[in-house]
Amino acid sequence: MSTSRPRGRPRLFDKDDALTTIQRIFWENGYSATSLDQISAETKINRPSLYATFGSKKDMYIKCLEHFAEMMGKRTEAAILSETDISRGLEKVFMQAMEIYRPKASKSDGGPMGCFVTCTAPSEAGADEEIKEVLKMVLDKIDQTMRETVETAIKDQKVQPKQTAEITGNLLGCLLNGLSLRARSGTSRDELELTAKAGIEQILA
Amino acid sequence: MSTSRPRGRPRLFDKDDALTTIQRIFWENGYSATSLDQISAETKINRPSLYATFGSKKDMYIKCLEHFAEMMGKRTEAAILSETDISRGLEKVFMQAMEIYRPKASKSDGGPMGCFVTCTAPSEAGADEEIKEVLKMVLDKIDQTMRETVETAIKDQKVQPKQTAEITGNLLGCLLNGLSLRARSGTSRDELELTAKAGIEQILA
DNA sequence: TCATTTATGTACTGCTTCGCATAAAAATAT
DNA sequence: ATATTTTTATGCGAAGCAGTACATAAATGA
Repeated sequence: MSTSRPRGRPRLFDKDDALTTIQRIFWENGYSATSLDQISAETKINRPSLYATFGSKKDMYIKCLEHFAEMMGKRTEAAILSETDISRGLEKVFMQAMEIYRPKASKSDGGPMGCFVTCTAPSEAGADEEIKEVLKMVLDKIDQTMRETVETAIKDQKVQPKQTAEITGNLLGCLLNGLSLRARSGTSRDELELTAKAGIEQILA
Repeated sequence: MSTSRPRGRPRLFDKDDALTTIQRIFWENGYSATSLDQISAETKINRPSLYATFGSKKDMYIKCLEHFAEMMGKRTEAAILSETDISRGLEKVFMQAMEIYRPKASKSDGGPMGCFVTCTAPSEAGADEEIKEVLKMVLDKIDQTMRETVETAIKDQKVQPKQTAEITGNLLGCLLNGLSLRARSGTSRDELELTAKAGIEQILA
């Protein structure tokens, strides 16, 4: 046998599929307003199985936050590497973020809008130190990625921003976060994209 | 008699004081994670009295959102009017926002951090249309105030931004929102102020 | 003084919450 | 076949939740 299956009864569900569904529910409703009964019903997984697989409700939520951040990070990296011009690269990063924050088909399917992390974690971060730390890690990661992108562009003499690379990165991060909140509130995709493009241009100048 | 008191038994509590306390509790814990028992205990007002005065839990929360937005709006207007130079005016707006989002005494008293609206409302806005609309109104109001400030400065020939006044206003709004999330996550006051000042300068240039 | 009006306090209802205990089911190892 | 391991299913239980009914208290009007 090439693949040795584990010892006991096999799971009836796919772990990653389940986590994606759980993430979507938290994304729509927020952490506190989501019940395990709801998750159990939508995933069709009994609560004891959920616990055995993902741990407590908070464990689940934090796993979803990290899962989302990792996905966004990979996409961002890929988008930046795919373009040689920094402005184009950043535009691609922001455009694909807007597609996630406010998908064009969002009118019909009514899926979640805005950034999963920045729209749901802050609410809990005021009273929960652990979630607050995850939130800080994610925000810092965004800023750092932006900063590194700017640094590379400076070295390659593609841009000469007035501010330091660190501050320029922070400003790009703030722009992305601001747009994510606006997406959640229902601002149109067109307006988000317009603001994103103008912001990138303005911050890099 | 100059002041004719109302007919029945007078209230034992001050309505505005109570609303401020309720706001603080929602601010710290978010909407869904706050219970009416908690509000009742901290305000020392019985639940029936809370209902009679403020309505349901959601009514209370929306009243708090509007109360907070009104307070911030007045402060912002006052700060802008107090300075003739737009950069100084905006700096004052951002500095006093940072004092609210991340008070310097926050290490000891552990009060709420970040913007009450942008840190708690988005979590609920995904599933609650009414809260989503209030959130949109507040975000639009911020952008509009910024835009008007920029427009006045353009007319007075104080600045000549590359972008339109509307987009410049949106960018300033995004910057403020981004900073509010960072404040919630625990970013230091110094770093917030540094980013704010650099951002204003960069966006107005 | 006595009716009227408003606020308060107690206690309740009906429902939901998270987490777990226990037993049955489905796989592998020997 | 039998023991072992893991997942699944049922359902419990103690606590918490939002909202309200009802009696009491404290004020005014007449």
